[in-house]
Amino acid sequence: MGEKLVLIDGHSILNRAFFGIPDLTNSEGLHTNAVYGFLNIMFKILEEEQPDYLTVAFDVSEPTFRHKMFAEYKGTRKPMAQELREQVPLMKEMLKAMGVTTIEKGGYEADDLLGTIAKQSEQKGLTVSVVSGDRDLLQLATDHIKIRIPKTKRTGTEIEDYNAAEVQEKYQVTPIEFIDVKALMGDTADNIPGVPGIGEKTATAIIAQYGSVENAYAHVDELKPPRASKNLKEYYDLAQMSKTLATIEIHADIDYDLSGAKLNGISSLYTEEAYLLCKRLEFKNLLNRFAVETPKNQAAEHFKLVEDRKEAEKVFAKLRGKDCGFYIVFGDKKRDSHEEADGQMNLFAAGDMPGADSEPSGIVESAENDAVECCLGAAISTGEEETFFIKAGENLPAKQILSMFTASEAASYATLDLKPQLAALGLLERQVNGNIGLSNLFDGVLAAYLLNPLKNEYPYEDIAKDYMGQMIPSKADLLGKLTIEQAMKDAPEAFLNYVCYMAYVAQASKKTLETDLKEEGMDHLFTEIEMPLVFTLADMENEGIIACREALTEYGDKLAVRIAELEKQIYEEAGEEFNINSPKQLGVILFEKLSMPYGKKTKTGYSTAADVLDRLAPEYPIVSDILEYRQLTKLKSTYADGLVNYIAKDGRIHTSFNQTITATGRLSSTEPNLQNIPMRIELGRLIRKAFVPKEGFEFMDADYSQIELRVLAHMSGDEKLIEAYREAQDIHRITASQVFHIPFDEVTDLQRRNAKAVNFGIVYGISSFGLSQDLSISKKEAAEYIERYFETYPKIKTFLDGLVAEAKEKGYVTTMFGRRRPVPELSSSNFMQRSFGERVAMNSPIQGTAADIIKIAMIRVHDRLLKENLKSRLILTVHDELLVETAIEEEDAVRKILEEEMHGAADLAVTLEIDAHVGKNWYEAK
DNA sequence: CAGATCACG
DNA sequence: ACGTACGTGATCTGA
Repeated sequence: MGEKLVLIDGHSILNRAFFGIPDLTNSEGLHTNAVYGFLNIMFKILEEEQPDYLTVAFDVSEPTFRHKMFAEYKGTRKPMAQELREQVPLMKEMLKAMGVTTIEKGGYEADDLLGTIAKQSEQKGLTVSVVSGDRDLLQLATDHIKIRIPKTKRTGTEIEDYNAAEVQEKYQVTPIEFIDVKALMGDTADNIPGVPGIGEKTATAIIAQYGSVENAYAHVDELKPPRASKNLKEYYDLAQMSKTLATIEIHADIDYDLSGAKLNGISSLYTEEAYLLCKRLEFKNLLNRFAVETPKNQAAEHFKLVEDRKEAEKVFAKLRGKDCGFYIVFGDKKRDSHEEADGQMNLFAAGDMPGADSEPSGIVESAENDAVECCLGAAISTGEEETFFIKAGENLPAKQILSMFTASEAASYATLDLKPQLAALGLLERQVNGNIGLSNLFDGVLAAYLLNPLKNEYPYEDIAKDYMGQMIPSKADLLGKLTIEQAMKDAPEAFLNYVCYMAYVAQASKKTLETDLKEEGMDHLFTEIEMPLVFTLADMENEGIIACREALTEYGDKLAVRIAELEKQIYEEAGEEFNINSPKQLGVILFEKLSMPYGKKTKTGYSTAADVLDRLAPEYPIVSDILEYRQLTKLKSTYADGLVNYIAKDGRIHTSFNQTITATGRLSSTEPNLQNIPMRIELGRLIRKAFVPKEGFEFMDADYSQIELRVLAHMSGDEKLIEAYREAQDIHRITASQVFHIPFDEVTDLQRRNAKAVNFGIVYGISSFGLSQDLSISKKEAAEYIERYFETYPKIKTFLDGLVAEAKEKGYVTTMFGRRRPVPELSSSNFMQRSFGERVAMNSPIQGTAADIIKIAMIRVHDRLLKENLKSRLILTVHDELLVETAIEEEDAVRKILEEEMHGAADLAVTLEIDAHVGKNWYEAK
C-alpha cells in the first residue's frame, strides 16, 4: 500500500463552510462559523482516510486570480465578506496550533500549489486526495488523485468523490479535457470569458468529439451548431486565453517538503495550543476531541482529600487572614422532589403545615437543615498549593464542617454560584453567619456575567481560561455523565478534581475579576447590586408561593371539557382527525385541504401562528376554533397541569430566579417560570386565583408605572417628555395630544392607542416596519408617526442616535448604573444583523436601567422587611412588579416600604410611580 | 434536539 | 434590496 496524502484548498473550504453554516459568534464577537465548518470537514476527511500526510494550501492574498494578468478584476466576484475575511487569519492560527503544514506562495493560487503537489506526489507513488469546493480542480483527477467536494447539507456534510472515471462518467470528458470544456463555455465566477454562444452542453459535445480546443479549431468548419463554428473561428484567441486561465499549473516553482507534512495520527492535532484556541472560539463540540485527562495545571497535583476531623481543623485554621475560595458540595436535593402528591390537607390550611406557620424562621431553619443534610462536604482553597476537599462522613458530619468553616477567619471568601450554597452556610434571612457575611463574599460567576452577559453559561473552566489563563478540564471531562453522588462513589479521583477545581478557580480568579470589574466601571454595580441581590433572591426562592393544587386541578378539568368539545368540532369541520398541535399537519389541513390563502411561510412550511390565523378567523369558523383550542391547551398543559408538578412538600412553588441569563440585566425565572403566568386574557388570568397567601396573610402587589418610558425620559433629558410626565397621569394620551397637536381632552381612543404603540416601539428600538405590523398600517404611515414623535420629542432622537453611535464606536452600550451589553451585531455586513444591533443598542440601556432599578428596590424592600422585624416577605418579582406575602396587620407598614423603596430606588428627572394593591390571591392583588 | 408556538414584561 | 419590533421559558412535534 502506498502512502496517502490529503491536500486541502484552504480558501475554498473556508468559503464553503462560511456559506454553509449559519453565522456563529463567540462571546468576544468574533465570527467563527467558517473556521468551525472547516474543522468539521477536515476531521471528517481525516477520520475517513487516516492519511499519512496533510497539507493546506492558501492563496497569498485575496483576490489573486490566475487571470489577473489578462483581465481586469471586475465585480462578478464579490469582495470577500468582512465576516469571512477576519476568519482567514484565525484559520491559519488554528492550523498552526495543530501543527498542520500550510503552504502559500506569491504569484500562485492555491489551485496551482495543489496541482503541483498532487502531481509530484503521485509521481512518488502516493495516493492523493484533494479537498476543495471548486470544480476546477476536477482536471487534476487521475486514478491516484481523487478530488473530494464536500457539500454542507441539512443532514450533515456529504462528500462527492471524483477519480478520473467519475469525472468521465459525470461530464462525458476526461479530466484533462475538462479544461477545454471550461475554456469554451467560460466561467463567470472565475472571470474566464469562454467563447460567446457556447454553453455547457455545446462545449461538452465538442470536446467529447474532438478532445481539445486546438483540435476542435482544426475541424472548426465541421462544428455543430453553426453558431459554435462561427464563434470559435471568430473568438479562437479568446478560447486559447480561456484555456490558459482554466489550466491549473502543475509545475509551480515551489519547495514542498513532504516529510514536513507528516501526520502522526489525528490525535497529534489535539495540541494544548489548539485546545486553547478552540476554547477561545467556543467550539464546544470540538473540545470533546481533545484529551484532557492529564491537565498541565499545577494546582491539581495539590488537591487533597480530608476526612479526619483534626485535619479539617488544621485546614480551617490555616485560612486566617487569607483570601480563600470555597465550594459547598451537594448531593441530590430532597425538598425538590415535587413529583409526590402527598397530603391533600396542604390545600386547605396552609397555616397548619409544618414549615408554613406564621413564624418565618421555621421555613428558613427547615431549608437550612435540608441543605446541611444533603451537603457532601466543602472544598476549600487558598491557592495553587493548598486546595482540600473536606468530606462529610460518620465521624465528621457536614454540620460540623460547615460550622467550622463559617467560624474560620479568612480575609475573604470567594465561590462560584453562591446562591444555592447560602442555605448550608446559614445565610438565609441574614447577612452574616459566623465570620462570613456579605462584605467578604465574592461570586465569580456573577462577576463573569457582568463582564460578559452574552454567554449562556459560566462554567469554572471558562473562568479559568478567561481570567487566569489556565486550561483545565471541564466537569463533563472529569465526570462524564455521572451525577455528583455517583462520582463521589465510583470515580473518587475525578470527583476530587472537580470539587477542588471549583474552589481553586473561585480563589484564583477573584483578583482579575475584581480588577476587570473596576476597569470597566462595574465594581459598584457588582458590590452594591448584584452581590446583595443574591441574598434577596435566595430568600425569595426559599419562601416560595402557595399554589392551590385543587384550584389548579379544577381549573384544568374545566378546560378539558371545552377542549374536548373543540377537538370534536375541529375534526368535523376538517372532515378528518389529525393532530391539531402539529403545525405541520394543521398547515396541510388549512392550506391544502381547505385551500385557505396562506400568509407567511416558515422554514419548514406554512406558518400557522396566531397572527396568521387571526386574519383567517372571520371567514373560517374552524380557524376560530383552532385558536381557542390552542389557547386552552396552552393554559392546561403549561399552567394548570404544569404548575401542579412543581408544588413542593410544603405546598409551595419554589421557582429559581436566574441572575446570569439575560443580556440586558433582567432576571429570569425557571422551574417553573413564574414570570409568564397569564394576565392579558381574562380566562388565563383566573389562574392567578390559585396563588394564595398563607393563613393570616394577604398579597400586596406593587408595580412600576411605565418604568421604561420614564427611564427613557430621564436618560434622554427630553424636556417635553419630562414635562408630559409631570402634567398628566395618562402618558399615552398626552403623547397623542402632543404628537398629533390635539387638545388633551379631544384625543380619540384610536389616537391614544397609536401613541401607545409608538411609545412601545421607541423602547424596543423603533422601526417603521415593526410599528406598521403592530398597528396594521402601512410602513409609510408608521414612518410618519415616528417622524412626528421625534419632532415632538427631539432629544429622544438625539439620545437614541447617540446610543447607536456609541455602540458602534465602543462595541457596547451601558445602563445608568454601568451595566454593559456588548453589541457585536453592529459590525456585521448583513443588513438584518446590523439593524438588529441598532435596535439592541437603543433598547438595552432602557430595559437594563429599569432592571437595575427594580433590583435596587428588591434589595431594599427585602432588607427592610427583615430589619423592621416584619413577618411579611418578598416572594416574587416580574420585571417591574414585586409581590409581597403580607401579614394582614402589617399591611400599612408594607405598603409604606414598597412605596418608599420602589420610588426611591433611583433619582430620576421624572417620578417613579407605583401602583400597589392588596388581595386574597394574586388575581385580586394585581 | 431544533423549530414553532405562545405565555409574560 | 435586505425582511424586523426588545427581553425571556415551557410545551409539543417530528426529524
